[in-house]
Amino acid sequence: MRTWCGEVRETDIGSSQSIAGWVNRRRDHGGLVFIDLRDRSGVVQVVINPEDNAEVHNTAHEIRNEFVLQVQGEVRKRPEGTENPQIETGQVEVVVKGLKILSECKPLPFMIEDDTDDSEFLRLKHRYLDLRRPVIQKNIILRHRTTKSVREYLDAHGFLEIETPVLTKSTPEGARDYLVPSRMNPGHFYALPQSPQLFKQILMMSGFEKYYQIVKCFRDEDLRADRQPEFTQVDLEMSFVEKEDVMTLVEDLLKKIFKDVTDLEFKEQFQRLTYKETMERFGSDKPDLRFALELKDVGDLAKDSSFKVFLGALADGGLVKGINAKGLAGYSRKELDDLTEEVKTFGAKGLAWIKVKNGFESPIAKFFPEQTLKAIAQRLAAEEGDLLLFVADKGKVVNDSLARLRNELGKRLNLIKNDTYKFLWVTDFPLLEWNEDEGRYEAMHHPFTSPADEDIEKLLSLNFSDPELSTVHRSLFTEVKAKAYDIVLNGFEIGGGSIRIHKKDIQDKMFELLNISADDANSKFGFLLEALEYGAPPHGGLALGLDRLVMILAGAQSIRDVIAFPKTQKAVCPLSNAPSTVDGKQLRELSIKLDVAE
RNA sequence: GGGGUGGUAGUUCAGCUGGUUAGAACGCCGGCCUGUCACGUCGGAGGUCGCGGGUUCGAGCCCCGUCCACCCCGCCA
Repeated sequence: MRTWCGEVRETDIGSSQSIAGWVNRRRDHGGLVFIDLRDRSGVVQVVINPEDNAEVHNTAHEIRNEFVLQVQGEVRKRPEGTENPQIETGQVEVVVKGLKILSECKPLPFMIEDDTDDSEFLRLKHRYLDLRRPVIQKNIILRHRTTKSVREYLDAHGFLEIETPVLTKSTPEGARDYLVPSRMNPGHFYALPQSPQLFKQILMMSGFEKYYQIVKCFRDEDLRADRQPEFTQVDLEMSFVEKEDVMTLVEDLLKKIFKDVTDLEFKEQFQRLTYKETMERFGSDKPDLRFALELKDVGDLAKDSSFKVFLGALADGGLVKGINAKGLAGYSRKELDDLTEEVKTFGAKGLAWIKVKNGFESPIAKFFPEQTLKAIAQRLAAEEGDLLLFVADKGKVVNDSLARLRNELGKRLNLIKNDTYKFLWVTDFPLLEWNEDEGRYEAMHHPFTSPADEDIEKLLSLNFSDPELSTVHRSLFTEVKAKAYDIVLNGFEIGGGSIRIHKKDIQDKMFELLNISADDANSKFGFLLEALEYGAPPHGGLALGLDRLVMILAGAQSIRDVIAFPKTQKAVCPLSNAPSTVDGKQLRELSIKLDVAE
């Protein structure tokens, strides 16, 4: 039996052990040779003494980094003064009796060590080497422990793990689909699922009552540090529940995961905010609550100024909001310009500032009556030495840019403590959202999300095709609340769900409001609509973004660090070189002709 | 589609105002070394300066184009 390298201890002293692993490092003294042998569990020092075994000692000189060795040896206490407290096996060493080189290794493209600044592309190209780094292995193992915890919990609560198709049907709403051509049906395509949404609802209508799946989802959209084209969801759905049931269960599940994986216990209920409140206070529906720095609406006060930028924004129905950058009144022109650049990416035209420094120091102070400045300062709880920052524009621009600024200030002011976790439920999302480009409403969550009970009548009274669709009428659309909820952790949306529509008439109305014709709806979601007519139970669920959750648990900066084989920003896998061209024969079988610019 | 940063030895980087032979560290190869653990020490090899074009007596450096990587916007829940 092989012993784990990292588990050799003083209790093994005197025993003979067989170990195997990779050469983490070789220290060849000419006489004595030391080898740190590494396997998944850790490293142990192996000693080769020429006086013990000349033949083995000769072999030892040939050994290089990342050779794979089989070692037979005796565990010995290290001589006094040579112990290494840095490693877990540092009190002992293995004296070699027999040594076999199982595999050799060419010179490496990069060093196998935790601390790396090698380019990610190179690391992904040789991912099998990169994955040998203990830090990355730790992340992958942590991911395993997370999914194990999920399975234990959901199994204990009566959930059934059921697989859903990967070759499925393209859906018009939501993200761009990955398509797979069908050889048997020329000109027809499968789509890879953006989520198992429709199938899990069908499973509820099939009477399984509690379903879950740890499942790959696919979205052909541009990548980010926290977005990959294929990613994993912990997907779950329950029948005969209201949103409170789902939220309680998921909250409980997350608490168990944290306890199992990080040993942290969360006793209190997770904080909850409505969408409206979180947008007002933080400008975002996924605020990082590890720090305060709340936004304040100062539109009512700005009215009393003669500052055209503020007045103009208000006249156009926009907002003026501010944030208090605590203690940053000393900021230079350059630093203020940097902050301005931050907000400009979201469309803000500028960033107004007031330094609270022997009164008010600001290029815009002259437009404000003294008492208005005081009122603004008071609203932002300003103290001597603070820097007040303002954006005035359309509501969306103001909130997006100040939310970004808030995160930036949180970092600059060192308000974000590592190993702190702040969960937040965001509830009462609007059901619908106006899409400027397409000139129609879209489901904010997805088209199967149930409206809030109290808004159902309002919903049924709405009529998208009303030619008189006035601004007032439009605002009615966005007043309808959904039974949707997101779970946010440290500024990341790690999950979201809803209670679904289980009544045909409401689902029909929903499609009507989304300007999807009955014919269209039938050809795209007909099977779901039909199932709704054969005894559909009320149901709802949620999906957790496993990659993001594990990223946070691992303290990683990118989900690529918690995915064994991730893709680059251009959705390429440098290891396998996917995607690639294919033979003409394959294309002919699929009845596909290419139209690619040279 | 757009903005930003970067691309020089196997790797991470330096390379001044455009100047003649492009450097460092680590790694690699060889010698020496019996208590090291980022071993030490002596020596050595190693370059399509991402790619294409241009300006110039002369380009790693300037200009144009292009490719790739990362971060962000749009997009995506």
